[in-house]
Amino acid sequence: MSNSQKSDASIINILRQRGYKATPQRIAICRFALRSQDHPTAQRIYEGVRKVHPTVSLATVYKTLQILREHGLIQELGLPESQARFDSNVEPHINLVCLRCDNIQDWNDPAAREMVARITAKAKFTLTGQRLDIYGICKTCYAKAARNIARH
Amino acid sequence: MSNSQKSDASIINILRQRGYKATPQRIAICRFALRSQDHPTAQRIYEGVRKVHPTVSLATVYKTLQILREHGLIQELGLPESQARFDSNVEPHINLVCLRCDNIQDWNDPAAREMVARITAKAKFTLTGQRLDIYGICKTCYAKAARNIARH
DNA sequence: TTTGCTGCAAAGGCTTTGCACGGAT
DNA sequence: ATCCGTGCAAAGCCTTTGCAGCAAA
Repeated sequence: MSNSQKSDASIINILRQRGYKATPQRIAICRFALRSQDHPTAQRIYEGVRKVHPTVSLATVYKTLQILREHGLIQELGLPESQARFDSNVEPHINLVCLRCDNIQDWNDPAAREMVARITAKAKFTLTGQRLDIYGICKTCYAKAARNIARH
Repeated sequence: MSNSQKSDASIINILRQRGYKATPQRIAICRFALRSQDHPTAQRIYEGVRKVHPTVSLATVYKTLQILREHGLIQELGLPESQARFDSNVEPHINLVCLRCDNIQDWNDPAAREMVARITAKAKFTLTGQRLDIYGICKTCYAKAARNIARH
């Protein structure tokens, strides 16, 4: 089951199986973090969860994200001059990071997984995770910029 | 010319061509950052440069690293729960990041460049850079751990 | 009932900024 | 001579930590 499809029941199981109490705050934070497709920041997760739990604190958000990260359920993506973003897709995939609009689009390509497997085997490297980012300008932003240039 | 082979003269040219003054501090910082193969932190660059320029400040190191980054001469690698590290190799390559010893080994593989080119073309994404990290335990650390287990 | 979690506030750590002096051009 | 850069200190920002009250098991 991919993270984005996890039900509340399975979220509760994930927490309890690992010895954590399934509090309403944690469930809400996990729900938001695991189901997000848009690689939110901790701040955005906090704002989203606060709509359901108005008294939740940013500290609890960070603590819960750390649990998810330590158990390999999310990945933290640190980017220069911006807050860390959290990716609920921990399978090998490419992040297309637009430097203009800050969107991060997942791109699945079997070659990515094959390349990672081949290189780790050759380097005798014990794989625990990977992060494959491509930086640049996305199709939409590029088209917008082209229109602006044409207009002037 | 790869960054690691840049002479002092070419470092001075790089700075002047971009409108920056070639001060001794900047030259020393660029030299250290561009020639390092081991992905140092800002702190380690500071310590290295201080051996030559004892009065250099960490602020100047950060300011110079920002110049190099803005001009695409180095890449900043943000990693969870650790300081940012700076990579003087901005060509498409794989970073083998050992979570045990914190070493980062560059791995060149033509498939990496091909994959990046193919995906950006298909996604109509205007490429400016990439970052391909593989996380895990390096050969050396794995062997060490295996020896320790065998001994007990 | 016990244990661990929450929320607040404060601390922490890395990085950036403001400013006056000094050096590069 | 001008202007930019340096170094210091202070501020900023994101993230983590300590702790007392409280909720989950």
